[in-house]
Amino acid sequence: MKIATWNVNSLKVRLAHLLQWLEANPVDVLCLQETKLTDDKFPVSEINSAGYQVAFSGQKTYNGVAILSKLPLTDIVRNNPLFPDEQQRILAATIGGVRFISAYVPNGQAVGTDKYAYKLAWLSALREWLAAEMRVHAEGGLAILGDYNIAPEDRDVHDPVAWAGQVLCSDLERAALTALADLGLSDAFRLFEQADKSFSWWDYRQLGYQKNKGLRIDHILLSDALKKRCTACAIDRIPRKWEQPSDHAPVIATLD
DNA sequence: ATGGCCATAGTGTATGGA
Repeated sequence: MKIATWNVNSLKVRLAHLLQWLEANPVDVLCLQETKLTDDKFPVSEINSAGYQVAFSGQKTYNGVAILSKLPLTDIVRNNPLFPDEQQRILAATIGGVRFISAYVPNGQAVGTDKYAYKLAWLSALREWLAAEMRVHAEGGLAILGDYNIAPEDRDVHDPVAWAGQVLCSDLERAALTALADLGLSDAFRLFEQADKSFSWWDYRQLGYQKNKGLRIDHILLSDALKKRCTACAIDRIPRKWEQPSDHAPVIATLD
């Protein structure tokens, strides 16, 4: 089976891209972030027509997550039960015996701001919740896919000197991501040989994509049961070249 | 050249993103 994650930066604007991408990449499960739609405006019929069932949790203007699946989604949970939050950034569902979580980690804005503190608190609560979820779903496996807004290492940053200590790259954020990994979650992308300067996001400004000035901040984390089944992971840069693209590219993992 | 882009709300221009 193939599973994927994509921050679409407005599903309203990107619906045509999503449908075009699914046609070329008929993945079994796709987690979306930044849908930026209230639930009453979610394009259910268009997605159903493409052959997918869908669960979603949205809000006006900001955030919003969804999970598309060819198989039924059960036990749907919105948000982290340990972290009451008006911002819609977490959606979980069980599909074919596997627990999937679509996650949109807060951006953090800048180190030292309130938003940065919120990001760290959010990640700490995520870890607490995941520790329990992984025990419950140890056998079938758990995959948490999304926009983590953290570049794990300097090799995930186009200019590590310029980004040193900045939000998305700071030590505390990286430590929070490592703490998730320490629960027994593996970065699918790094299970395999990858090209240097592989990124999943590029700034709209300064010809960021054309100059490959990017960051790798979108990740697929797999529990051990799924890590054993994972045979490939790649970033698909193709839709970043389309007209009026999302600033993020999809990440796809293949499971036996 | 220290800012350039894009989406949203909403109709000016501010906020947020990363």
